[in-house]
Amino acid sequence: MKGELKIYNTLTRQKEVFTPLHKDYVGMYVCGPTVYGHPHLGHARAAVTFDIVFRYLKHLGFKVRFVRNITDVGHLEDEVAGEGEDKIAKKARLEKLEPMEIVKLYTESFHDAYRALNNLPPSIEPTASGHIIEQIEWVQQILDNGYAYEADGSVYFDVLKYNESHPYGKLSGRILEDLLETTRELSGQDAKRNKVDFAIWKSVSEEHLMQWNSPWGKGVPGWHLECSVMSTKYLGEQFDIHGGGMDLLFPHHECEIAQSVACCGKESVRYWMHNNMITINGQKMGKSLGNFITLIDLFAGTNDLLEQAYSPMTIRFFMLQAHYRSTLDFANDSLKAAEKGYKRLTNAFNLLEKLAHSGNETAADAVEDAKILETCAACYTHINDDFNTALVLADLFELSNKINSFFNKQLPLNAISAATFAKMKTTFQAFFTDVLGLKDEAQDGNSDVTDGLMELILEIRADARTNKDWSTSDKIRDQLKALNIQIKDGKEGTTWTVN
RNA sequence: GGUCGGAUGGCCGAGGGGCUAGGCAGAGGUCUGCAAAACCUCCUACACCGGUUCGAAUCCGGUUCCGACCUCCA
Repeated sequence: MKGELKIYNTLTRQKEVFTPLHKDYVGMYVCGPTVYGHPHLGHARAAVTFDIVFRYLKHLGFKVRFVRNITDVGHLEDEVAGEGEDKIAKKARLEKLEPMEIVKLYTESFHDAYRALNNLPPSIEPTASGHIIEQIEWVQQILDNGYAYEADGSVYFDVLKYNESHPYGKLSGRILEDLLETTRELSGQDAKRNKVDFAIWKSVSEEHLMQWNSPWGKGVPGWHLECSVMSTKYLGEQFDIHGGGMDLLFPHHECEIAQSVACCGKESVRYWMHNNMITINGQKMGKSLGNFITLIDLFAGTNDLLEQAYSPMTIRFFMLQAHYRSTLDFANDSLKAAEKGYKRLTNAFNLLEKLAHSGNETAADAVEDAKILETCAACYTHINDDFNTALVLADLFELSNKINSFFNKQLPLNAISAATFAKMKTTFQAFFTDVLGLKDEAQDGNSDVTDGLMELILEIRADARTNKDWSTSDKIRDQLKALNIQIKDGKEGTTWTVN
């Protein structure tokens, strides 16, 4: 029933049937953020994309270890000779804070945003600074294996040497000769033998706030190294899925492959997955372009580009409406449309809970019954097709129509069999809640007291309506509306929702 | 310049040789004390020019435009 999952593998440029290395277990690593600023919409996209992967694999019954790192060191701002400055250290100097203070502040900001978006926390969240020793060991091993050289206290990966026996560029589709011709010439070139070489250990000057002792002198690990080191440490020399943003494809992931091969003698990743970018006015939203909107601003509506605040679930829904490998353009109108769509779906989700099937074993309407079963199956077909959440949402909307019709008695519940009803209920709920990670955020602040009060108020209003006391009933409705509570009179009594 | 990707109805977005998602907006209708919600119906599009094919938005070639990566980036 659940079928087989196909994943688009960047390495082979095609969808492949997913089979884990070890039966029933899945190892998955995703490149996390560098914590030197608040998370923005782009970070949310990556987080939601791989949260879906994590959730669905779990839904399929796999035992998943999901590792997502926090980069808190070693991320050189630029490679101008001798002046490479660590991002964290730079920000610390600017704000006159300790590096660890910066790391703490933004790590928590990321956690807050991830939680608000209803992303499940990863199984392990390792930091680069916590794995300096392991990284030094890797540098040494790569040196010992002859794929790196030391120069001026730094250690560089020898790409040309590596390429003699292994194709460098296979993941991003690059040819080394082209790279040698086109790679930008950096001013005051450093000790690298070739411009395509990259640092796996970088010496830094005395003044640097963050540095560690190593066999090659004081310095910091090269950025690409941490992911290779931490992924294999927690998932083994070979593991199933490695994810990240498309912008990390080259050079970051390419370097990771080279490092793994150079150190361990084999590639560690089986399925490479990359999510596409969020764009704004057709251009990539990014830190360096400065055209990003932080999630804090989005949730609060505090940014000139925003016409209103957008809730975490609205943003999640917005992203799920597009396929993760397509670019997704930010626009107020799109967010507003997503907000309405999300509310409609959530409403159906809540109504489904209230439906009670009479128990008839045969469907009164065989066509309707078959249609619903078909849609339930389609949810799996679609998520299995490289996580096509857009189509899954379309399926859920289809089911929503039925749920609403049942609830409003526009379609009798006995039209479908008890078994079909049960299937519809479990499928809808499983996809809405467990797989897509959606929830009714309007319920977040509600308590039993609120529910009790609303019950009482609606009872009073029902009495007024029975007595045709329209002024009282309308007064209740209007006043509640002012409190953002929407009253909906139906055949089976009145329901309410918080807007 | 090199490599790769994209152009879909009023808007957002799936899909990807014949069955022509979905959401939002709009029009009409049903229901309703009124309203809201809901349901039903309608609005049927794939940048341009050639080609392949019984048939192309979908495949191939070309053109135009846009973007990504090649430097840190989710």
